[in-house]
This record gives sequence, C-alpha cells and structure tokens, in this order.
Amino acid sequence: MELRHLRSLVTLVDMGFSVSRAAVQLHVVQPAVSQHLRQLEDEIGARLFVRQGRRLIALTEAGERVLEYSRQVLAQTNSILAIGRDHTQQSRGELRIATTHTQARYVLPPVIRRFAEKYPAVSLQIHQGTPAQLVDAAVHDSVDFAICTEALGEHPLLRAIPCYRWNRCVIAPGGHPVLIKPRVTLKQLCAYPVITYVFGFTGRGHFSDTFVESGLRPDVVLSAADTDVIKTYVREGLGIGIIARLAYDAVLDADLGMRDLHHLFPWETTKIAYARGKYLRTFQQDFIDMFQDTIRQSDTRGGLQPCSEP
Amino acid sequence: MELRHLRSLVTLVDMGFSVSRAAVQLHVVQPAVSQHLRQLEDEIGARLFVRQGRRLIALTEAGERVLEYSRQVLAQTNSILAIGRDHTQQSRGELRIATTHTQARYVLPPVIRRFAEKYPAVSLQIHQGTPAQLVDAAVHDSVDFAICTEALGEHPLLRAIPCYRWNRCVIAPGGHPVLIKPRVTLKQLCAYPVITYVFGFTGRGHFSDTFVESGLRPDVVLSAADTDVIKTYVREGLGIGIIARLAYDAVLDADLGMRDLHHLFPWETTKIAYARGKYLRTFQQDFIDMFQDTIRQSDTRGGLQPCSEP
DNA sequence: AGAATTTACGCGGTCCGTAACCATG
DNA sequence: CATGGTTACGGACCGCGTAAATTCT
Repeated sequence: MELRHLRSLVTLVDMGFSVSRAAVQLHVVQPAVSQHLRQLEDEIGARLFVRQGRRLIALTEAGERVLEYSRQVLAQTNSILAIGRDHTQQSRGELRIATTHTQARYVLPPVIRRFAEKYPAVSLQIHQGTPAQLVDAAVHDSVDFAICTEALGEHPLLRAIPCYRWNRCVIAPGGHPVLIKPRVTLKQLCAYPVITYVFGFTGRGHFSDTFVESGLRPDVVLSAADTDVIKTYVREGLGIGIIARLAYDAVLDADLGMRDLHHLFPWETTKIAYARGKYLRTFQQDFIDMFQDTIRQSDTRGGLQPCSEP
Repeated sequence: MELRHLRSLVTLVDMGFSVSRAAVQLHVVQPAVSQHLRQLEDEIGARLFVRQGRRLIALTEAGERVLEYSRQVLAQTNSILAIGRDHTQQSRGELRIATTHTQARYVLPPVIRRFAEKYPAVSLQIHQGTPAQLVDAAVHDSVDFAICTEALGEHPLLRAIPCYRWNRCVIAPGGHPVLIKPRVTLKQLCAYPVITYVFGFTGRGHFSDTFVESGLRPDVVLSAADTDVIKTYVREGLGIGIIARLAYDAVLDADLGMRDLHHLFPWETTKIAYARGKYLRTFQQDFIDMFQDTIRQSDTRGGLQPCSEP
C-alpha cells in the first residue's frame, strides 16, 4: 500500500465516484486510478466499493472505514510538509479561513488587519459558507480554520477552541415602539413581524428553542443568512430585526435603534476549529492567539465576552 | 514523500540512529535508507537530523515533529490493513497485550480463558514490562493493549478505558500479631518491616503518599515488582506484605493471613489503553468487553469494583 | 585501521500512458 | 452510440543493490 492508493481512493469519493474525474484531478490517466483502486482492494482483501456493473457507486462499510483513515493519513502527510515550510519560511504561506458572513463582516476585520500587518507574506483566503459546509471544509483540510457558532465542537474529527460568547439584540427603525422600553420582553418581540437568521445559521437553533420554551411564537416574516440583508429589510420597514449584538454598528447603523437582548436568550459561543491532528504553522497558531487577544481588547463594546481556554 | 521515507525515519530512531541497523530491520541495504532520509530532508526542506560528521546523532526540533506525525501515519496505514483482515477473517489474527505481572497473573487468566474459547484462531501474546514500557509499547503500536494502573490515562496519544478499581491488603504468616485486629491501622503497619511493590509499579505512588500525609513512615525492607516475590519473602518471615487485594488467593495462600486495607488507602483504577486512532478489530473490541464483563461477574470476591464507562 | 556513511553506477521492477476492448444507459 | 471503465502492452523512470570512495573513531 502506498500513498497514491489512498490518494486515489479519497479523490474518487470527493469526485463523486467518477474514476475519470479523479484521474484528471490527480494529473494521471484513468487506467492508473483504476489500477490503484484495484490494488488497494486486493491488498486490503475486502470489497471497498459497491459496484453497478463496472461503475463504482458507493463505498461498502469497510470502504467507509478505510476512507476515514486514508483522509487522516493524507492530512498528516500534509502536516509533515507544513512543518518544513514552517521552519524554512517562517512567515510565508497561506491561511485559509472559512466562516459565516457575520464573522467575516463584523468580527474578523480587526483581527485580519493585525494579522496582515504582522505577516505580510501570508496570503489570506476568506471563504464563506453554511456552518455545515465550514465543518466539511475543515475536516477535509480544504481550509485551515472554520470559525462559527453552530455545528462545531461536537464533531469528533475537529478540535474546536471557544473564542468568545455573544448574544442578540433587536434593531428597528428609529422611533419604533419596541425601542421605547429599555428592557424588551419576549412578548413584545412577538408583537411585531421579525426578521432574523436562517435556520442552521448563527445561533438560530437556540433562538427558536427560547420561544418554544416560553410558549410564544414569533412572527418570522423573513429569514436571511446575512446580517446586512436583515438590516436592509428592517430599514424597509418590513419588521424588527433580531441579530447578533456584535453586528450592530453604532455609527453606520445610527438610523436604526437597538436594544440588547442578552437577558432573553442563552449566550452563544463562537469557536475556531481545525482538523484534529493538523499541524499548525506558527503563523496559524498566532492567528488563533491574535483572534482571542483582539476580542479581549475590544472589551464589551460589541456586547461580546472573551472565553478563556477550556 | 512516500511511506518508505517515513518508515526509514521511524526505524532509524527506533534503532538508535544507526542507519545500518535500520536498513537490516527494513530488509533493504544501507544506502537505500540513507537515500530515504536525505530525500525526506530535501522534500521537507528543513534539517531533521543533528549530525556529527556523517553520523546521525539526534533529531532537530523539526525532526521530532515529523517523527511524531510519521508514527501516526504508519499506525494508521496499519489500521487500514487491519480493517481488511477484520472483514475477511473475522476471528483470525493476533492480540498483543502488555501488562504488569500482577494483572497477568491474577486478573487476566479468566478473561483469557473466555477469549481463547471464543476466538481459538487468534494467537495471544502477553508481554510484561514496567508501566512506562507498557505505555511506550502501546503508543508505538508494538502491542495492541496496555493494561495497568499507573501512567496511563494522562498520555495524549493513548485512549484509556477504566476497567475496575482495587485496593490493598496486608498479608503475614499465620498468627502474626498484625492479623489479630480485624481493622488494621496505618500505625500498626509501621510497627513491622514491610514488603511491597517497587516504585513506579502497581499503585506504589498513592501508597507512599498516604503515609507521607499521615506523617508516618513505613519500614519498607524490600520492594519487588511482582506479587509472588513479595509473598515468598513474607513466607520467609522477612516482614508483612502489602499487596493488591486481588492478588491474595484464599486457597493457595491459605498459610498466609490477610486483612483488607481499603479503609486506609485510596482506590486505584486499572485501565486498558490503546493508541488513539487505532482501528480495533472486532475481536479486539470484544476483548475489552469481555474484560469488563468478567470483572463484573467475578463480583467483589477479590475486593475489586467494576467501573462503568466514563 | 576499521566501522559507518556517502557517492557512483547499472539492473530490474513497476508505474504510467497509449490503445484497444467491453458494458451500460 | 456515446460515456465511462477495464484489459493489454510497451517504454521510461526510479528505487534498490553492488561496489568503491570518504570520513571519523
């Protein structure tokens, strides 16, 4: 068994069980990949693939197991090479971050600024996606870090580091009746049409749970993945917005009124996660440190609380 | 980078930095290994070895990192092959256990009997060693399981499963004054010369701590790694023995008196550990289950308590 | 001087690419 | 009949083994 066999297996699966596409991806011809897969099955001595005629359709249970280990092996060989790059070109390389819109837009900018200043030779990539996609990308090591609130932390193949806790606020056009009382109640929120995040995003789970427990039902007229979209519709007068407190900008959103809601909802914990066993280059480790440190310095202006290490 | 490079690196280290011995171990000629190491260094692009002239002396820091990942990669490729064997020859293979003398002699026999009955085609190996050696063997995957009380559980590369808790007893030749009172005190134990386990073995750490805390100092005239040796010297009249309660056999040791001491010392937890990420074949998983189950059935006869899963 | 490692070189295996062949929708 | 996968075969590459050169104990 050689690494190329494992590479062929993993690429085959990632390419949706198309041998030809895997071959293209691997820069070899198709019969080569066929041979790898065949040899791998021979050496392991068990069927790995469910076949339909000559076509490969899916993995057997054994195949799933082998795939899992193969991914780990390949990730670790990458880590080995990363060690080298780390020692020779300390501060040269790339940092691939996958996160949600809210993080990318409201939390990361000051961190990124500091990082880019300290490591000008590191090329930065910020990918966006749904929490489920972020998890996937981190597991497959197609990004270095996934930063979000949902779906991390339970995954057995990820190491998740809690970074800060945040809560929600309500926003509404200036003069809106919900803004009168300094301390808003759940009942008051239910009196108006609500615009908030799409399910699966940014703490929407706990958000809904809170209403269910209280026996109240909010009138969610619109859901969006993205705080800026929510704000836009709130400005249009479509309803009141319930967003992450940290996404309210006192200057840019001066036309909107805001009331903190941390007394109504549970705190959410945003984490930074990476593939377990991944070798972190010094600048990657440093990014995590800078992230936590920046949060710590920005104090509670945005209503977020730093998390100490677990 | 190919697996052979990693194998050469790992073997080199295991052979004490002798390229020639590594070559023998790998069934290739020496220049081949030299080439692997050279190529590995080239590809990683960092010095991995500390050299003294042409001789390799030690690993650099980068080398240590690479070694760590290489070990994991190789362990996982082994896991992949194990998956195959598991699916084709369900109950054929080998089970390598490393443990201390006390476990091998007093706890494992009934487990082994059940296991051998159910899996006659699995060849069993029982290795013995100091707790530190057991940990090493498990980490390097040169055994499948390490079973002992000390040193496991904290190691980051091992997964340790608590199996049962035990405590100590005192043994002495029949009629010895320490046997008169049903409830022995620490002070009484200090009145006689004591024979017990060597430091680093079988709960000796907590044993000593207990005396230190009480301000008493036992008169340990002899330490042995092995309960049978202790018993022998107790029979010789050299002193009283403090051993694991489970190592006292009511029939074979009828000439020795015994008093339980669980009111004096903290309970010790014996664990079964294996390399994290290792693929457990079905019969290996079954061994753990049978181990725990056998303990559960043997009830408290030997003064040991089963542990539920953490 | 001898043990151990590196360098030099040639052979053999094997890995991949080309091309022809087969199955499936 | 086109798309996608397997079988067959040849050439190029390279990994290993032999043997000579080198260096440190």
